[in-house]
Amino acid sequence: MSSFTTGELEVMKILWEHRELKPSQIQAKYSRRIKNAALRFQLKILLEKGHVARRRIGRAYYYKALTARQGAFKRMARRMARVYCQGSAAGLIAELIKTEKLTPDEIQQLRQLAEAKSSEKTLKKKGGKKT
Amino acid sequence: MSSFTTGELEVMKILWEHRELKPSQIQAKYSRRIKNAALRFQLKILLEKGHVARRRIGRAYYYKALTARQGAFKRMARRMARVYCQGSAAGLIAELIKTEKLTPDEIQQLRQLAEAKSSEKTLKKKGGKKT
DNA sequence: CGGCAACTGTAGTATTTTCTACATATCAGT
DNA sequence: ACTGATATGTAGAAAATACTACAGTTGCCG
Repeated sequence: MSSFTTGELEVMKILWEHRELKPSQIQAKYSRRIKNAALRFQLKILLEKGHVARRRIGRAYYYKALTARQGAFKRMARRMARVYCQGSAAGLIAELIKTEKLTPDEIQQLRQLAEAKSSEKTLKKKGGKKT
Repeated sequence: MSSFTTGELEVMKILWEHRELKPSQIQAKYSRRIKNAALRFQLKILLEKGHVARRRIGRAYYYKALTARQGAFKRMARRMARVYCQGSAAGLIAELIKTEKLTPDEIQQLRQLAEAKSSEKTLKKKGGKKT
């Protein structure tokens, strides 16, 4: 319902990464060989569901994403958290840290990111309510 | 191919959380109302694909997961990283930290987890080769 | 203008997923 | 052995997904 199929997601990924493309350009960036008409059929479905919009330029339709990347990202994250981590986002992140291979540099950056987030939280707590 | 459909994933989730169940028990834990025969059909597909096994106890079949939770978790993580973060697991974790709501406590725990992981890395570097 | 190349439009099909309905089998207790 | 509750077996069908083939349209360039 609110989650993309494999094919839909592949198209959305490409449209998120490039502002506006016509079918043949999407086709060229597709992860595997796909016939032009098959791709256009997926675009048609995405259009009907309201996930993309198109406008004609010259003789071709150019497609762009309407559904935001971030919203889809959060839905997929929630889904993954629900299935694997009792719905906990923190649990999901923890399991990813435990199971994914990360270089020392990457771990360091994640630590800094968490620290930044926690001080941001502190600031909000102090300055959030009008004094 | 190697990724579960929505329905399959829901069943696997339940089987991962409980060792071995018969259809009516899975049905009771299912996230929404589902008819017994519909559920059994999903089990049949999972059985054919080799994701679950069953054995008869009394007059009922009891099902258990064959495909490991962790493998499925990693596949889904990779898929998500591929679509949203150029395939980078660290990028995925970073984006989750940035966009998900986390309590100060959770952030603190994640920091500790990252620290633990980085010292574990250090230990492996020092002690990995047989002395 | 004539013709090629690039795109679109549409119809039809195969496969997968999901669900429903109903018939059959088994066990427990009386 | 009869009955009710619990399970299984199977046939069929609706809907979504994914693909193929081909005809029609548009714009450009010689």
